Amino acid sequence: MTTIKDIAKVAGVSVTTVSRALNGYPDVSEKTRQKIIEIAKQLNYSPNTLARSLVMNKSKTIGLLVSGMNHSAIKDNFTFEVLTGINDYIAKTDYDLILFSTNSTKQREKTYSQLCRERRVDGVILQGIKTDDPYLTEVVESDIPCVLIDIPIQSDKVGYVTTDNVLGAKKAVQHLIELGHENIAMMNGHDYAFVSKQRLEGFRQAMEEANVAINDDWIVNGEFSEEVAEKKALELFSKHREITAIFCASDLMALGVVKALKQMGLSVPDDVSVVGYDDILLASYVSPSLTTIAQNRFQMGYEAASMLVEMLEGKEAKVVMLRTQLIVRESTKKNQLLKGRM
Amino acid sequence: MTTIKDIAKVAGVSVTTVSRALNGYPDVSEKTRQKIIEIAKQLNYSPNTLARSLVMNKSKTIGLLVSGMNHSAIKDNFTFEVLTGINDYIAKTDYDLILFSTNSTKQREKTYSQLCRERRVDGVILQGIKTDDPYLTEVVESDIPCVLIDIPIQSDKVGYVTTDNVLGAKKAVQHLIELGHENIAMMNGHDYAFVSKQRLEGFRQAMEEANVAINDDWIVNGEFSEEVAEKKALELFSKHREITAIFCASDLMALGVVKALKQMGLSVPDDVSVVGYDDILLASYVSPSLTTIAQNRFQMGYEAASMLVEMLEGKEAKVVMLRTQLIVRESTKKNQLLKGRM
DNA sequence: ATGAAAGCGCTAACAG
DNA sequence: CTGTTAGCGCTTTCAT
Repeated sequence: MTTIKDIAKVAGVSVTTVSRALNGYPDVSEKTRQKIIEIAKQLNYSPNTLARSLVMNKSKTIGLLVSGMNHSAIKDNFTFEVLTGINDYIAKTDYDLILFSTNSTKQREKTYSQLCRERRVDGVILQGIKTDDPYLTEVVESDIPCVLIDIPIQSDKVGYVTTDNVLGAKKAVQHLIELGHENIAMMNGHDYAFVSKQRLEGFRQAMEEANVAINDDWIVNGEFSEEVAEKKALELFSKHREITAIFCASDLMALGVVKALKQMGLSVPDDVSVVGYDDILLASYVSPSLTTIAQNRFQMGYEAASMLVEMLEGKEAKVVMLRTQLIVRESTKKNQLLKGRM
Repeated sequence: MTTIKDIAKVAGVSVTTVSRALNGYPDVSEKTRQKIIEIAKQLNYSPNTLARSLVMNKSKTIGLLVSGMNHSAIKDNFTFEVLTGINDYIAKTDYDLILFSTNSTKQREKTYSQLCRERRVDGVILQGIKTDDPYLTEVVESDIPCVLIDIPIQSDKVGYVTTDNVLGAKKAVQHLIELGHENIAMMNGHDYAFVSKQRLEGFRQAMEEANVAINDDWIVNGEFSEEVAEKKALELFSKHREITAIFCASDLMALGVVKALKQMGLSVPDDVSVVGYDDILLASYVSPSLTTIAQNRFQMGYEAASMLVEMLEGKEAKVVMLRTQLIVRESTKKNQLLKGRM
């Protein structure tokens, strides 16, 4: 493998000059530069980034720490879409992405900063980790520039990008209220997700502002899983037939809820209206198609990558909050019980 | 940042001893080892893999070169599922994945081996590149261990994993023939994909073996795109109403074909039977659900990663061919025109 | 405009 | 069992 030493030898100059010529420094005569470039090409030279990184103390790599790249995450390709956005931005820069292959067992062996320092990544993008993950405290304590996705934690070196989950959830619930629903349930994710807390907050705000009573028994956790949500919905609706609408913190769970309802012989949306969250691909294909809150996952990744690269160039960590959009489809309908009244 | 030098100083030994102790060499007394490990922990030491890679001349990283990580690839998350499989295997090893962020413009600037040598990757997994991609010839010429996905090219350092596309397509078409169809069309991908060639071959074999006439005008290319397939199907079926069945080289294209047929007022499967290929998530959710050939994309990634790591440990490059499975759903049905006869 | 020399953090003969 | 020495390929003072 060719090194600058080889080039130097052939060109009859020192390695210093080769290095400077190849890196475009001005203090080398145009003639020598051309000669060196020519020789480099002939010798099929590629710089060794490892050596360069070692001496420059920066690697031009960005670490990607995602939890949610597993077999079960395929239906809801949140992770992939974010990744696509990240990749799209990074492709325009001279950084490369290194995907930390950490499964949960491995994660416990190595700390966050160990992971990052070993590979000497310049910055990190974190996605999909839970609120109780020990990595989270490390992120803030460490001085490695980091951008979080959907995790509202900020510090000097840590920024984040998210959507307005409170407002998003609020829009969803307001939609149900406007349709005349008053007995509204919520299928939330789990207690270890920031988005769950925020979407619950949005649910509460919408209900309170409209003076609709909140029944805490009607708020259950579906673990962001289609199957769990189905089971929980079965329980919920068999106990409380009076519920006419339900807001789900993810489309996947909404799918589970619809399944449960169908099993019970209830019609969506005639008997129960269902709103999801995410606007996953399936949402528009299933029957009935899902009313939902859309968020642009591609953009989330893109913005995260963009912010991180800016931070690496000296800019401040910041917060980016993206818009959501209510998409009305077939799974919601006017409250049938109120038909006479309205 | 702590280095082995710091540890050596504190422990009162040489860096060599530290290196050996930390790397588990046997030729260091248990007492010194324990002391060194203890100090390393206290000093919060992480090894610098860059330095290690430089001297050892291997980086413990695997390059991932995928074309198809873009916004449009979200419906058909082939890429993501393969990636998940790769990640799943790699997570069990001490390798990390580096995602080469190359868009098509950037790709033309740097050659394949430049890309790999710069980052000094130990091996590469390649996915989704076309048959006419200049990278392909480079892969074979280069001596970097490489595993291809769905590209049947083999050499000393190059293996591949794929599914039996000929047989897969054959099964699909035989299914249609068994249902009594004789006027069978094919919506293929494009000429620059190996799988297209193979699936076409399977189509031909099934037809010939059953003595069903092949009409070359009924074989069209949909570019693996839902939209293009829809357009092409519109043309095809308006010219040739006699076609009663069509085999599509991807589910996405099958979706487009179904759309076209619906637009023309034709029913699937009553008027036309449609078979897809891939068994993407949507296949079972759309209406009518899609009869298709399933392939295990997760496993493809997993096997590819596994093969590459084995090669890096000295084993031979090989070929892995995975099974496919015919999944019969609602989009295919007995040929109605033959009802009287059969 | 160019070169000599030092050093990034680590491993690997070799010698003792 | 341990230390000395050299060197991986590159950048960067500091001279000249």
